[in-house]
Amino acid sequence: MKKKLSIVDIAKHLNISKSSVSFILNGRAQEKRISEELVERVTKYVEEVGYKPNSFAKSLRTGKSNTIGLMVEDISNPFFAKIARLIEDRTYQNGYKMIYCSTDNNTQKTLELITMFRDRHVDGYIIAPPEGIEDEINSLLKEDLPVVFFDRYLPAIDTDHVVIDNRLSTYNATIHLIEQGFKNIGFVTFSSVQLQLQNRLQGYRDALKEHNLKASIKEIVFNQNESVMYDPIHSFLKKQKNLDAVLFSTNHLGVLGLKIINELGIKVPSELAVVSFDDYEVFQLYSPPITAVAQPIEAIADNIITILLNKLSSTSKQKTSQSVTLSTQLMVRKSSSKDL
Amino acid sequence: MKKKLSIVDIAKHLNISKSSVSFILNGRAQEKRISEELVERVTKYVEEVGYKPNSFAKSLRTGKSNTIGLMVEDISNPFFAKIARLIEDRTYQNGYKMIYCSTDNNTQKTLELITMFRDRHVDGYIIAPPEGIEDEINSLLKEDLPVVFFDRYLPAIDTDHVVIDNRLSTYNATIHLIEQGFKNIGFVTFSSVQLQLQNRLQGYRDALKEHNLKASIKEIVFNQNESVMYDPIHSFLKKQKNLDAVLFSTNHLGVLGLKIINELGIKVPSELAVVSFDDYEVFQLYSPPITAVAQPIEAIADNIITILLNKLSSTSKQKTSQSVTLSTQLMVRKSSSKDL
DNA sequence: ATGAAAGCGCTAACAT
DNA sequence: ATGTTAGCGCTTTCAT
Repeated sequence: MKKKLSIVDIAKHLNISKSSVSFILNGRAQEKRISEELVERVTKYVEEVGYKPNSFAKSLRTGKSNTIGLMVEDISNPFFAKIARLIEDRTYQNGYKMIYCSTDNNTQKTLELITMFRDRHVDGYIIAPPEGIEDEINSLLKEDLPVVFFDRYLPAIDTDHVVIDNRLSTYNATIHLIEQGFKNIGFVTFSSVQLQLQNRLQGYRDALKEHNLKASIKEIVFNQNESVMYDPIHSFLKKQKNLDAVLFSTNHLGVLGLKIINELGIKVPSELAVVSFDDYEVFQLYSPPITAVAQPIEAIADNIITILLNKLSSTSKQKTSQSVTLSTQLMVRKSSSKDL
Repeated sequence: MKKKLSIVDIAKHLNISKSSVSFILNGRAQEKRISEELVERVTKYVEEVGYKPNSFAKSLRTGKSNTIGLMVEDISNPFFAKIARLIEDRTYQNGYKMIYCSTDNNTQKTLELITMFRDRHVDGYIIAPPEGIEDEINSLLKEDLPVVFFDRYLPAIDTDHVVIDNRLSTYNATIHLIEQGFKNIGFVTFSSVQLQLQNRLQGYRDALKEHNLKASIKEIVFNQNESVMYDPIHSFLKKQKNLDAVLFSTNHLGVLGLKIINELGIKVPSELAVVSFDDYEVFQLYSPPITAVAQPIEAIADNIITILLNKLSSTSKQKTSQSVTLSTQLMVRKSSSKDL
């Protein structure tokens, strides 16, 4: 097994100093006016022996890790999994590596994870933030570490974020149901102060108010254990509730809701029209196919990574933070049609 | 902004040497017979000022990164996303961080990613291997870097792996269809030499042979772009094919197949019985619910991480490699029932 | 244009 | 039982 070579080995072999090698390797040859010929010799030899700089030594010296930290709510949730995949591709393309984790929307866990990321000297953060991490984020920002929020943001913090227009999304979805002739539209959401959920709730409320309809809201307390959330949704959806339509505020709730609807034998849409947030294979394949609010996943990922890479590379610390709000598309399918 | 403290700062402040601090911090106080009292003082002060060792310096010195590299086929595939999630939890619990990537089953990409992981001095590898990476893996093993394969393995390489009994799984699924009275059972799979797919094909073949039935196999060339794979499946499933049942060899193909079945308006199971590999919400919620081979995801993740952590911690390099083969469960649902 | 040398923060062999 | 010290491999300032 051949010993791993260091920069000094290659310098020795070529009878030059290691700083020259370092400069050449870091593309500062021209700046340092190193001869073409030397550059050539070095790059060729480096290539030949397959020398790779030791990333720890480099990081120790520079303080940069070339790593981006991604914190999603749950990597096994298809929405976040897709985002992660897209970000991953762009990240690696740009020479960064990624470390990621699932926060479970748990503040304490998230704080610990941020600490861990910080210990690892992550260069940039992409976070779908839970509540209560404002102080920690501020302390990151104070150290000029770029942070990009997505899916939601923390109003108290002025940093870049990429979100969708949640209020408008549920507003449109609700209006759609109203236009289809539904009158008793229920809304199932998680009880949470998270902005994206609050806004989704607001959109629903606004639409009903405009049409003088009564809101019927069920807030579910999130629980890792799905079966715990089963009963409240179950009782909310039971026929005696007089609902003729229901809107689920997340894909997770939508899927859970469909399971329950299946079990209760509720006919969709004749007995209950259904609209869910987040488009997703289950919704397309369900019978009847489920109307859903489709988030522009590629655009979200693109914006996130563009903003972050930009911040990472910009030598001039531009202080203005960007907030991108993308619009969604309501995928109208049979589950919300009165005609059926 | 307070300057980040180093071990020497804390040693100075306490008027002791940094090696004592180092030993105490690394739990070698007892071994070094450092006084209880000093240990107490140091830990207390470290706690107080929130000192965190610099991970790069540590890694540079020790050569260990405390990182596990996970390479899945595609993190946005629900099977891999779930595995990743479970591994993530266990990994962080044990003080490791994780870096991960999607290989797309692309040999070239995987080789590059392994190189990248190696540059980052990843301590252990968890890989769902594509073909053609034998040399690279061998070179990892030669350096005593632990590698655990899952989902499949490379026959030429003797290393730990956690897989399921693929042959038996499809064998059982096929027998189930035969017992239900289906005679013309099709099999849709990817054209690949990957072991898990080959074994799934074999299980199907074995079952048919036992019952003197004719095999009807469609091998799809994998393509990132789903629409390209659409036509071949489409034409295979068209009614004139005389199939009365079909078995899909992966969840990806199963979902794709259902989309096409929907479009063609094929009645399940009266016109075509359906069984898919991998259990998955879509299959449970489809009308009728789809019979599927359920992989024991928790057990898979548990075995992987247990084996890896064990290798990572065992000072005595135990050379014997473990191969774990787990069994699956056929979730029988209406899509494969002749009675309906 | 190139080289010498300091030092990033840590561990561990060695000395006391 | 505790302290001294030599690197780990790299970047970068300063000298030439």
